[in-house]
Amino acid sequence: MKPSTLIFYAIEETMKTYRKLSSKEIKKTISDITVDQALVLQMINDKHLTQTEIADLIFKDYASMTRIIALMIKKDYLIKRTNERDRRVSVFDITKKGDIVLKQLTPIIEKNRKKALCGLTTEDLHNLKETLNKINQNCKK
Amino acid sequence: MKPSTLIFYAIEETMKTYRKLSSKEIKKTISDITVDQALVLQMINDKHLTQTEIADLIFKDYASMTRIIALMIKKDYLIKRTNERDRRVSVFDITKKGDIVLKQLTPIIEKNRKKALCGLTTEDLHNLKETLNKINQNCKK
DNA sequence: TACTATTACTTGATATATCAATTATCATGA
DNA sequence: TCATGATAATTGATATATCAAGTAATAGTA
Repeated sequence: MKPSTLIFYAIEETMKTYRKLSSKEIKKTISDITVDQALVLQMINDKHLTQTEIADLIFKDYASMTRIIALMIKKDYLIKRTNERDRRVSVFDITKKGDIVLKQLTPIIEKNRKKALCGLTTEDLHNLKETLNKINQNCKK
Repeated sequence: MKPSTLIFYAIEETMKTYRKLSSKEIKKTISDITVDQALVLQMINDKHLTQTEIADLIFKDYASMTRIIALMIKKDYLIKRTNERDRRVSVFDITKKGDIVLKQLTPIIEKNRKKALCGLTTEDLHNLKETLNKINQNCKK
């Protein structure tokens, strides 16, 4: 198969393998949270972002964001409030449960990232990011 | 935000942006096929792979593969047959419609990949693949 | 041959992705 | 202030992701 083909396979495979690692490690400690929900929880942490802002930060569709948030509220990780200055906008508070989980989550995610990037130099990572960004820009044109 | 964090964001963003490009370009010519279905169609092309083999090649879960294939049969892209030497195994034939679509598809996908990788050197791509593979291996340990 | 383990796939349940259409609210200019 | 256009979020429909449990067929072994 062509090298140009294999690049996209490699990106896809790496992403999926990393997500599996994440999910597996998170589940060892926290049973009822998904990788995406964990990501959202980290994003919201103290920052009072709106749904749209969170979605943009983690590259989620707004529709997906609505549903992820809905499940997180149902599971008592978040509380939704309306921003009174602009009633279209929702902002979120993290519940006690959310706070506890967040504290457990942070070192797990840190550990996963370390494991995933083990043996790579700063230069490797820099180049990786640069190349990915170029591809990303190309695709957006 | 930490560089190690940003790496995974970059991978995720790049993958999603590329999928959007793919999907948009494919839809211009073929209205009722998804990116994943197109990928499966290309894989099956002449090779008579089993579901499990296809799934492994494109990093899909077997359950997802069952459903993707089911939709492709419903849309008349594929015909499913049982391998008579081992009746657990399914193999697939591409229909006339599938063949036509496949011929249209190939140059589109080629063009997308070229666009996405425009301006990158062979070395860039080689390094990208190497680094991704290292991450992938790390995650699997 | 009968039993057991393995393999290939399927199904159910839940989560997320994506597009299109819709609702509620806000901003702006006539 | 009213009409119009934007923005933030939601909802519906369909596709895919993931895990667990289940089915059918096969392979391997006592």
